[in-house]
Amino acid sequence: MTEAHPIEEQIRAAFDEVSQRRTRPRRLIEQRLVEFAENETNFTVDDLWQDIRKDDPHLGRATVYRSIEKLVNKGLLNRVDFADGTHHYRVCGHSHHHHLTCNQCHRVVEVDICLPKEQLAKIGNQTDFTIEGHSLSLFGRCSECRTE
Amino acid sequence: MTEAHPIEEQIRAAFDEVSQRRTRPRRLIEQRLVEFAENETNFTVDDLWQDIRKDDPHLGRATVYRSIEKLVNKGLLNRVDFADGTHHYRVCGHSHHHHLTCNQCHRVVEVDICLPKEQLAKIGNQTDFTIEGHSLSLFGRCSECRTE
DNA sequence: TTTAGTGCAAAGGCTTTGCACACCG
DNA sequence: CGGTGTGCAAAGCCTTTGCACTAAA
Repeated sequence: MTEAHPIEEQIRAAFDEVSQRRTRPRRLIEQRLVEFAENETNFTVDDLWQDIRKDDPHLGRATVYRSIEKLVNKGLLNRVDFADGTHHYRVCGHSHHHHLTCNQCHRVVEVDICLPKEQLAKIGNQTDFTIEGHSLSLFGRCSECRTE
Repeated sequence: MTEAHPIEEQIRAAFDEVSQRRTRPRRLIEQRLVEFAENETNFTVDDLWQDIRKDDPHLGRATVYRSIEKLVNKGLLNRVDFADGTHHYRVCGHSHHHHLTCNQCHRVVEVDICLPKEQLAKIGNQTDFTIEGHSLSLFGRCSECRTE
C-alpha cells in the first residue's frame, strides 16, 4: 500500500481543478470518497448523500449530483451501469483495469485482465474504425455468495 | 446472407415463447425488429415506439416497454447502456460477439473479439469468484466520421 | 366466452434546473 | 464585498403500474 500520490491527494487535486472554492460540502464529499476509495467500494449518488447527511443533514442532494458529475468528467470517478438500470460510481483515478462484480452481493474487485493489444489492432483494421476506448465488466459470484 | 433460421423466425419464435396471443401490436413490433436486425441498427424504446406509431398511432408506449422487457429476458434483445445514461437495444439472438460503436454517429458493428479463456480462468482463481459472464463494448470512430 | 394483452393516464424513481441566498477568498 | 457554490423545491425524463376495456383463441 505505498503510493507516491495517495488517493487523498488525487481526490483533492481533482476537486481543485474543477472548482475554485473549498467549501464544507466538498470537504465532506472528499472525506467519503477517500473512504470509498480505500475500501474499493462502489456507491450510488444516494449512498453518498445519505452518508454525508449524517454529518450535515442540510446538505442538498443536488450538490452531490453536481460534484459527482464534475469528478466523472475529470476522470476520477468511474460510472458503472448495472443491469437493473441503477448507476454506481467508484473512485478510479489510477491505472487501467476492469471490474469483477458479484451478481448477488454486488461486491466489486478490480482485476487486471484486458484485451490483447494485437487483437484490438486487428479489429481496428478489419472494421476501419479508430479504436478509442473500451468498457469491460466481468460478472460472477464471489466465494461467500456461492456457499450460501 | 444465407441462414438456416432467418432472423425473422428467431424473433417470431421468441415472441411465441413469451406470449400466447399473436396481436396486432406484437406483429408491428416484430416487423420493426426484423428491420433493425437486418440493418444491425440499435434503437431506444422511444425510437421503436415512434416508428410503430406511423402505422398505428394508438399503440401505447407501455406495450412497447412490455414487449422489450420480455424479449430482453428471453435473450433476443441486448441492452446497451451509453455513457450519457441512455439505454439502447439491439437484436442479438445468435452467437457470442461484442460491439464496436462509433462515438460520433453511433453506428454499431459486431466484432468477434473476446477475452482469452485462460485469462478468465486465471482471474477466477485469483479472485475466488465463479465467473458467470461479461460485457464488453468497444468505442471508436468509424472511417466516415474520421474524415469529416 | 374467457382471459391475455392493451391503452391510457397516473404514479414512481432518479436527475437536472432556476433562483435567491450563503459564504469562501 | 463579489461571485462561486449551495439548498430548496419544482420540473423533467424515462419507466412502471393499475385498471377498465379489447380482441385473440
